[in-house]
Amino acid sequence: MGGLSIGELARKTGVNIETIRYFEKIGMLGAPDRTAGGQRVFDDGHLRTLKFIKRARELGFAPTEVRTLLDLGGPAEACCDEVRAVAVHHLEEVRRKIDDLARLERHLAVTVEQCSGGHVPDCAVIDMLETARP
Amino acid sequence: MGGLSIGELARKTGVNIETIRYFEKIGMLGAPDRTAGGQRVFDDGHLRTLKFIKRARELGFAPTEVRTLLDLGGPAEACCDEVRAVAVHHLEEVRRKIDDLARLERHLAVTVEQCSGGHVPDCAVIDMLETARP
DNA sequence: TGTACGCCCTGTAGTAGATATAGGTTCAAG
DNA sequence: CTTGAACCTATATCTACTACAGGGCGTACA
Repeated sequence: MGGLSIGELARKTGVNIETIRYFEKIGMLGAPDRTAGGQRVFDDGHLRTLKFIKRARELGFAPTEVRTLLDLGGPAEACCDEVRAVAVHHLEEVRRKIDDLARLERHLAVTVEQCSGGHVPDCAVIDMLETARP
Repeated sequence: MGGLSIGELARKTGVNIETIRYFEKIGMLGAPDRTAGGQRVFDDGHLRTLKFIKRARELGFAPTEVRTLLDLGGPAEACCDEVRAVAVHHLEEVRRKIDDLARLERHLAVTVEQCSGGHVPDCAVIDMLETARP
């Protein structure tokens, strides 16, 4: 019971079949059993792990971070400070990225505002792009 | 006067030598003159364009957007509505990205807060990662 | 039992956007 | 005229996948 073909696993997780085989190849997902004919048979553990990987990627965790989380026990084991540390580190990066984008947003908004006319020889956007950062 | 070797151009722009050759190969940067021996000789136009490319990439413009900006005249020509349109589109994407990241930031922050202890069997971070998005 | 058809298999190649390497040539200083 | 840094081309590598090609497996139906 509970045996899943690669296609069923793909449908249940929304992960591409090719990507599942890729995850297995790079060791992100454990090698499943095989039928006598050589076809993969996945179990619930694979399903959980694959959902975990997908969710973590959606939340912006880098592939290396996902791997770290999986190595720390992944969806099967208990929480620990290390898992939290990865999440905190990720959170810090997200905040840094937000700050960067906010600065860029203001810069772009002001620039576009200035260049709101038609065909002016002096273009604020081009100026912005030509001005090297100090 | 003003002839630059690829190494000088790299030093002046901070762009990798290999990357400069790559930009030339994909048509992002025009093919420069050559010495009798076949070595590249760049001029001020190349310098301007390369700085422009670098700056635009730093500001988060995608390679295709940079190419569009260059096709619209790049650093040599006058501004026009099209340049502004590219910038506005980019601005919208930046804003969307900021919103996404802000949501993620709150989610992560709350989760990490809940999982602030030691080795608890129920981990908020793991829970978050295991909970599929509706 | 046969056969038809969808699903699955491996292996290779491709993508973007660079970066790195190998093996050979050119330039400029001494 | 020699030395050595900088340069040349072409090919390979990287990440994180995706997309074939050419064949094998499994099951439903007659």
